[in-house]
Amino acid sequence: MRKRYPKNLKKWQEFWEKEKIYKFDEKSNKQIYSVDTPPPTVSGKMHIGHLFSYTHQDVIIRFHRMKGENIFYPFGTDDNGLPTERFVEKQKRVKSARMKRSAFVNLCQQTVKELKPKFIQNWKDIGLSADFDYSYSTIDKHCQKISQSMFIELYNKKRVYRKQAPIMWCPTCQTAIAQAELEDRERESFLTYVKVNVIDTDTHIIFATTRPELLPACVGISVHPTDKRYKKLIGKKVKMPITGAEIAITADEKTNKNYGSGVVYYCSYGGVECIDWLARHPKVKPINIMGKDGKFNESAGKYAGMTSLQAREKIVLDLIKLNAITKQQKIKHIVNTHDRCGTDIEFIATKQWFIKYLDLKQEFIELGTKINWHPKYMRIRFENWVKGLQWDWCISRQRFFGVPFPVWYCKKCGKHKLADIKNLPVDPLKHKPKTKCSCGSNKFIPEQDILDTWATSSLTPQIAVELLKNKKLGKNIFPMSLRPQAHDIINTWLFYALARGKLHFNKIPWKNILISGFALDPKGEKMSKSKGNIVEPPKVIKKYPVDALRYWSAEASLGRDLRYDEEELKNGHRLMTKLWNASRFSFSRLKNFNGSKPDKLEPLDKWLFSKLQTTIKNSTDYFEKYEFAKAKKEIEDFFWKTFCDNYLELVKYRLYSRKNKQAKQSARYTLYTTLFAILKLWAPIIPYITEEIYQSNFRKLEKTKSIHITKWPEYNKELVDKEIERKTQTLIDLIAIIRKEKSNKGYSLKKEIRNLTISADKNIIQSLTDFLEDLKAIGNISFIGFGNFTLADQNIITVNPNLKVKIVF
RNA sequence: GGACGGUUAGCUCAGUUGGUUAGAGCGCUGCGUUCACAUCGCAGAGGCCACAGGUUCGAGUCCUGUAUCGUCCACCA
Repeated sequence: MRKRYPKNLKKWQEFWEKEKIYKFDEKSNKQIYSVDTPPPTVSGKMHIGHLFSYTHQDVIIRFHRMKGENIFYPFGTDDNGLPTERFVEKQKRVKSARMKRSAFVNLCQQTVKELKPKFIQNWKDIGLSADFDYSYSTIDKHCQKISQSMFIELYNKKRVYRKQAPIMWCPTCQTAIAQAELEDRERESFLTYVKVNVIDTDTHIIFATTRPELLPACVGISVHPTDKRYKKLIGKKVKMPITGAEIAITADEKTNKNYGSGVVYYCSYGGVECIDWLARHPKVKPINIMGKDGKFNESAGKYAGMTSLQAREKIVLDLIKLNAITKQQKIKHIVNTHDRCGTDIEFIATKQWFIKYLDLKQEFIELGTKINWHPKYMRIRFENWVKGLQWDWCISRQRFFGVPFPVWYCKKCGKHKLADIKNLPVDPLKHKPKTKCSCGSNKFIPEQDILDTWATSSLTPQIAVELLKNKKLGKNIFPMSLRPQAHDIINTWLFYALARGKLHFNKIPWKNILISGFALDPKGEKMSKSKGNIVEPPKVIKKYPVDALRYWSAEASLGRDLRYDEEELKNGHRLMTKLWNASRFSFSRLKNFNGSKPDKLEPLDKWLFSKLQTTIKNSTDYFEKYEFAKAKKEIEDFFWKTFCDNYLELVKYRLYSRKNKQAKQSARYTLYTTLFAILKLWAPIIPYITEEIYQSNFRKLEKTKSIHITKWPEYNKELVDKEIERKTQTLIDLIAIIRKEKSNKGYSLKKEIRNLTISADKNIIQSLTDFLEDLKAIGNISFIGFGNFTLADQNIITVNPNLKVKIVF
């Protein structure tokens, strides 16, 4: 009777949870393998990319668990800061700016709470073998406490500072952002050429700009010192149209003679280059015309209240009226936008908190070399990023739902007042400092800003370790064994965490980094909401088993992107069916098997054991090197080709036989042992079906509760028998020839061969004598003879130079 | 402009340190099975290994350059 394997998603999940199969044992002495699991953001849905990269880590972790290591695999969620706020605003159709802060924060908390159980269930469904008893949320008290105390530590180390400075600002989100949050976008724009008169001369000068609206903030004009066109004008002043401001023409080597007109005008905070220019011209006082809301302020004169775009239009018109525009050239250029909302960033001067780390760039790079990167080349991406850093890390955000700064400011003297570590976590908006300011005052102004989410999530190694009840153990766990993540957050999560490791402990946070690629759509394009090509695993799981999805995920080489096409899931599905059926067949021939070893193994059984050892060795080595895709291929080849196509077919007659008890016993033992090993090898990749097969067949004899905590198959060198492998290969070659001959003649593979004559050299005949019974059975051969052929003989088939056969049907 | 990675069969991908006729799965074409296999097995067709040079007795594999795709970074106002 045909039978399909059962899909028992819930059943096994509940079993694993109830039996605590993935429990971390704080009391054990076993070697610990610890994982700094990426906390997914609770805003939004799980997508196929999550499944992809989380499967990678889970496969590796399941392997280590079966090797007998004590797995510390906590699970956290990231649920605060801008992404969460934006999600809540959208979901609940509110605007944080129009609400009372406390009401909005409550709404965020409530929304996250509602959403979380279902969200986490998605991760359980994909078979993640994390220990959910060790859970955290980046907004919970535990994380707040760590985040705040680490902030205080850096403050005391003089690694954080607060400063009025031009900072990248998102007018939409109305908050400061960090370099890592920038995203490039291409924009079509105009390069506007503006003519201005040079005072005390009858000449003029033309500068080119993409941002004419910043004219009211213009503080300088530069040309290259060697530019012949303008050399004589250096030191003179120009009179700006509209504002009438008098601006000096300066020489600046950074000016490119060949771009535009070779003249640049600098407007306070128009962009990075303006800030650089200001830094080189310290005597020049910037004019800040951009307000926090992205609109011009009073300093912009009659353009106050306008956005950049509105002002641009207006100013260009005004300049045209004054006949000050000589031409407008259409160009495409790249602008920096905020990665969360796509708004063009602005620079404004505000007070922000920074972590000082630019001086440590070289140290970060060195620290990076102490970690094992899988794949290796991903380290270079990290280095590139570090080398390109040009700002200290701005960690304050003018948002609402997040970890507060544990800071107040003295009303009287303005000094910073930090919370006492033992009182953490604190919310300065709700709590007051326990002691007076050093100036004697007890009146304080609370810090309103919240910490950048990365400032907290960069501490996940500490957050995870401090979940342990046994505090001593924590020291052994840090640095953690593994940081798994995708390549898109090397610049953020990975870099920041490594930076924190340096700043706080002068240590690497993890020994290994596993970088996954992306799941792309069938066309090879990145999945995104705007393209509408996002795939949600919960929906796919309704159609295909989770194991098929995991099987697909494990196909990807380290760090490589993989196209997702639902068609590809059929491969995994097929494998599962095959595994299920091979097991079903095996156990139909293993009734009353009691595990006893035969006195001696038949040659074919020795061969299978020998081949199995190679598979175990290779796949184990690959898993050790985090190369799960190669391990998978190794296992699959052995299972499908060696075990199913060859061994099972060859052993059937022995399993059915009633005559030779010894040979049958050898077959039964080999079948049981090998299939069990195969199942274990597959377990990290396809945990559901392997558990199903284990429980319904092996559990009777094996004591272990779950296949996922059985012992990983061990390579046994003594079972390797190259001689028998060589001999058996001859048999397999011969069988292939027989099958081919039958196929060519259009016969059934079961067609009887009346006489098979073999002509071969002595060694080969020797090899084959061990397998004559096997050969007869699989080829349905009545008689096998040996002899030499003469030239007169017909229908001679050459298997290889040393082996020829003649088949008579 | 810089860095990294890719470019191998119609499709998705393997190809270890350079070594004989380049592999798998899907798809396609035959044939055979339906008493493990809502299938499976066997056989077959299909590749100038992106392109051009070079090193070598020998290059998909190493070097140089070009093209192209992807990602990240930097950009000129």
